[in-house]
Amino acid sequence: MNKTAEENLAEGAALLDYQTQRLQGLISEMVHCCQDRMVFQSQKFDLPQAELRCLMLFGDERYLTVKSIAQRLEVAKSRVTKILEGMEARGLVSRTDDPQDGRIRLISLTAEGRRRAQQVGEFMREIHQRILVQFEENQRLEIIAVLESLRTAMEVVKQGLK
Amino acid sequence: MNKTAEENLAEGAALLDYQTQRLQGLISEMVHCCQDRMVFQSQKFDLPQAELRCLMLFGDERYLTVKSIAQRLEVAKSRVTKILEGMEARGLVSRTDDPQDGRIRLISLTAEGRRRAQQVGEFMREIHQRILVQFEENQRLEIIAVLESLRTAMEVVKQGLK
DNA sequence: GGATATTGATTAACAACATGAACAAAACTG
DNA sequence: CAGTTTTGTTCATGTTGTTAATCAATATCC
Repeated sequence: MNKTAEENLAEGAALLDYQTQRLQGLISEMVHCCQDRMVFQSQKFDLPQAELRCLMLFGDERYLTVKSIAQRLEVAKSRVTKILEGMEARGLVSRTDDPQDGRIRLISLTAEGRRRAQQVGEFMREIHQRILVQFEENQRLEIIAVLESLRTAMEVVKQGLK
Repeated sequence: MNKTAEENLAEGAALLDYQTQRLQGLISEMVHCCQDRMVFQSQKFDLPQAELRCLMLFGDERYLTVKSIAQRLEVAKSRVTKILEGMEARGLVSRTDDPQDGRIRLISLTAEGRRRAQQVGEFMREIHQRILVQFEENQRLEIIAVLESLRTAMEVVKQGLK
């Protein structure tokens, strides 16, 4: 195996190109898979995706405001008003006026809302677990570690765009 | 380190729960990152996301039909008609009647369409390469391999849903 | 204290994305 | 040739989201 420096370089570049294409395909497939899952979830729980996402924002927090929901969902406040309108119609949330500040509406989950949120959370945990249990413990560690660094690398590239 | 069998089991379950949560978070972040990228792309190339996706379907193929585009994009045919309407208005595609079969409309990229498709393809290649070059060769191999098995595992879970 | 911002939420108008039903024209099929 | 299937379009509708205008309540400043 005698190679010149140029040959090695050219080979490395071709390899990188191949790996790039591979990465692109894999990421695209995984994202697509996740989107399908979200559509499935939406149908399973008979809730629009936006309302599902909103529902899952209430972790421990008892109350959220329209503004804070908008920030977490990364959408306009007006969109949140519309989403909450739907959720209220379904009896998932209730809006009350803040006694301290008349501008603020305090949004909280109803008992039904909490029930649904728990169901959805359990489902999501379940399917992610089903992915993991297909692997041995050391593989699971590797997967998590790789995704961690990959995510970081993706964020770096994203920062470089703007 | 004396542990009973039950202790080991409980520990393993807790670990799996933790890893599941971690996986869920990482996947969600990566998907979110990709969605942001698609929004960015759409603005950069001044094209709606649907038209961008459609544009990239023409790889080597000279002609596509409405039906084949609908299948590849996984949307209704009526949606494709609308997308093509927009693309035609932008001068990216042209529709001609199939001389062999009067029902079929043959969709092909214009010169401008091919130019744009190449630009977009180059951009996508570029950003995926920027992710990879942050790693050493052996890490790149590991990343690809892990994603490969992860994607397969995700598809398995997806099949198990329906 | 009162004029003037600022903030929080809503409304309305609009655009992108997508589906399903109804339809017309062309092509198959017996 | 009559009936069915295929291909594409149109239309009504729904979800997701934005921006601009508005209103009410709170802050700020002189």
